[in-house]
Amino acid sequence: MTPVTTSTDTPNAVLSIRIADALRVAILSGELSPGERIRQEEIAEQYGASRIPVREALRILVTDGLVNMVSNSGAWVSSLTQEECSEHYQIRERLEPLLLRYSLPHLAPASRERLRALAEEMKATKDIEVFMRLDREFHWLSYSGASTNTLSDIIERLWNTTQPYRRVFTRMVRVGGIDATHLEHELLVDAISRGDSEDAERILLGHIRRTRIELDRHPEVFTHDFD
Amino acid sequence: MTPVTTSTDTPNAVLSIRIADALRVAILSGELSPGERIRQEEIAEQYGASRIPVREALRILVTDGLVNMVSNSGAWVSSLTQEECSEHYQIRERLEPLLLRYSLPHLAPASRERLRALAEEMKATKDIEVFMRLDREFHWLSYSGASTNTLSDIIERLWNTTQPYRRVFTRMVRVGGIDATHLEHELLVDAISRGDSEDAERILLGHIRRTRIELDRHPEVFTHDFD
DNA sequence: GTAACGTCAAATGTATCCATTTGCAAGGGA
DNA sequence: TCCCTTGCAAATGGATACATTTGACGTTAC
Repeated sequence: MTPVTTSTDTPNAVLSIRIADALRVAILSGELSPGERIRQEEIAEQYGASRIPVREALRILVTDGLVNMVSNSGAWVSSLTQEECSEHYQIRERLEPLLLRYSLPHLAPASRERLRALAEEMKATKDIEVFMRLDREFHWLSYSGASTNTLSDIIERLWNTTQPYRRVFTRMVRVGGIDATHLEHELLVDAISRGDSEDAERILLGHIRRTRIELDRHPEVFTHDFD
Repeated sequence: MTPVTTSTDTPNAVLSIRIADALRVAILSGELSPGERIRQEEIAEQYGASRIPVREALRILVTDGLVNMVSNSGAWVSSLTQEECSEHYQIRERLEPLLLRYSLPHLAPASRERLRALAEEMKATKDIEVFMRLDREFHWLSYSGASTNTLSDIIERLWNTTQPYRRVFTRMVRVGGIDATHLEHELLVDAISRGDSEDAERILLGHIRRTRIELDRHPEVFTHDFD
């Protein structure tokens, strides 16, 4: 998303990018919660830097959709209303099948095998954080054949902004009862293995749509008090 | 897109936002061309400011998709390859019908009348800049009933990043021969007037798709030398 | 003649200091 | 008691000055 550098380890990148990466991890891991205020001075002190690179970092995160900034007021971790979250999912319903279509013809056999393995691992685990990490790896591996820029970026933003709510949802609602998800993953792996774009697109759309509809039925996810 | 302030006139907004607005206008009007380098110092001098707000402005424009920045190297007006442009249009094909669906139920009768008038004006004009302005007003008016945030922002970005190429395309290829466009606009106005979401979605998809396919057949648009 | 190295200039990145804005709280008046 | 006004403190916005990086040009060695 950001230039050259990967987000996991950026030992000697430009300071503003390193700070952005660290904050991104903090937000996605749940360490920083939606709606939480981010004070420039505080972050600057925390990383032993001045406020300038912190401000740049915050603007980078605005680009990622993870932070909101208001002039002369401050910055907050992005938060979504239930309606906005539903909107994000509807966008994903329309875009992710397209990304999968771009990717599918270029997926190596090894990737298809790995997809099957990931689906199995997800069935096995009980740990929510592990599940979320595997789920993310699964879907992004299925998209890894695509050489798109904009499309991948948009979808990554949507994954990121909805992640805190997906976490709460999984924790509160789905505890133990995610059978349909596993079935859909299996169907997806099959369609991908067969190279059947059309079928894969349809399954993926349904997969996302079902989650959206389930989320629509649980407003408590959005009134949940993070911390 | 940016907080509170509108982009057309922001007399007393924060400096970085004013600079961003000015640069955005310069890019969209064609004054700055894709691939053109943007030097911080130059812009700073031009607006009588220091480089700090210029950098913030550039980051805002990165969010808008209008500028690319590379660490320790510089900033350039975004440019698209033919493949990327096609990608942007494919995203629009999937998303704009959704936005129209959000908007349609809340469009006032006055807006529907105005849409019809705009379609007529477009048929009448020969001036490309006028046509582009009317076309933009037309489509965005059709979306004005939607109270979405993310979806509108994504689509606006896609309109913005493709605008330079749309301009060249209209100038080089479509001179005089845009009958199908006018017919589709009329069909769209009709479907909207009837409140027929499904039909409107289908027409809009075809409208965008046809332009994409036509663009795909004209690589010279992307080798065109801007200046 | 070519390739590799070193130096230098131009542009970006960062820190420090000061200006401006905002929001809250205390005080006074109706 | 409520509301409006005023003033102060905290946080953000911006300017100047300095550090760092990059790429290009010229030199030198092979």
